[in-house]
Amino acid sequence: MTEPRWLDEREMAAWQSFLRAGSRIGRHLERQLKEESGLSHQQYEILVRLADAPDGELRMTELAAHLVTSKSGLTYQIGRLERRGLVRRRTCESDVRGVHARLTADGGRALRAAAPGHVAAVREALIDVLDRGELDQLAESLGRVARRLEEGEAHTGTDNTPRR
Amino acid sequence: MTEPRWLDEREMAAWQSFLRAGSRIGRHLERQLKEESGLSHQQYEILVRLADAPDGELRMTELAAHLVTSKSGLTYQIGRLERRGLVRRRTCESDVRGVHARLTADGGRALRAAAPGHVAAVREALIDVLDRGELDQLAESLGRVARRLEEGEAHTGTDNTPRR
DNA sequence: TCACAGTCGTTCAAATTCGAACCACTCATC
DNA sequence: GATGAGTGGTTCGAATTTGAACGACTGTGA
Repeated sequence: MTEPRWLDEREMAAWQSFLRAGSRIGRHLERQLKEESGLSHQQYEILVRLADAPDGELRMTELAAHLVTSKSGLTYQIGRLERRGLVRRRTCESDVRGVHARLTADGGRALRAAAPGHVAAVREALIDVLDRGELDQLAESLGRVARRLEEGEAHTGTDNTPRR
Repeated sequence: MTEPRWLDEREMAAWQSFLRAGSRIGRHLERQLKEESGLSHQQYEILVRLADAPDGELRMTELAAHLVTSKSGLTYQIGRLERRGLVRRRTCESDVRGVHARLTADGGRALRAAAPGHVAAVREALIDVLDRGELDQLAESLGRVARRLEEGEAHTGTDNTPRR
């Protein structure tokens, strides 16, 4: 194997900033949500996806594709949310294997209650720290990064791989 | 409470890209490291910090400040690495409470063995997807974001708060 | 219509993570 | 030098995460 192309100083700076920002923001949001709404960020995202879904419900697999969990992780979290009455499970009529998850009225309320604080935290941590141009640039750059990886995930053996 | 300032479309795009890129890259690296080197990203970072340390060793607290774990998480991972002989612990002579962590020869070898593949993965996932200008912009923007949050963490009750 | 490869979601055990409680110690003050 | 607030790291239990294995089912092609 030939000598690898190490990161030069500027590349390293970008990488480190990305890493640090990612983890700090993650912590920031996690704490805020847990404290003010008793939800994990993971759970909040699930509720959002369900609320945004066209029919108000989603198949487990679709849900997992949007989120960052493994299939089993999703099962766990949905179970948790169901126990709290925020989400309900329903077997899919066209495919008995399938399961629809749907927001309950309580779930909707919980989401509406949590949203303002969460958005404020996102603003505080990221959005309001950057100007318009920086935001657009970020969306453009990281959007490309995310898209590439999502495509590439199709053929790996990971548990919850979308495999579209 | 007044109506919160929701995110407009462009802000949302930036936020979503950031989230997705972060988690996808995390998974990407985690998998690559685990497969090719048997290390978690967390562990890899620990080894890097120790290797870069001026005296080849660091206090647990210093280490925790750089990384993203809680104090207890660090104790756990260092224990793990120690069991594998990659790291050694030594009580600090100036302060009996303190503990120095230091890379062993094996640890150095493990790091050198893991580094090329890891760097390649970072390039593939992030660095080589962006051009020079984008990289600099990213470093600038997210650097600011990270710095702000790190400052703000000083007075929160989190476990491993750096508290400098 | 009969395999049969692939899909869906769950279950399982193992690994990791976190915060709170804790113990031993240090340091500034009295 | 005693005292008390604060630090540094570990330990503990609970929550979460993951991949592998599983059981049930689907859809396709012979």
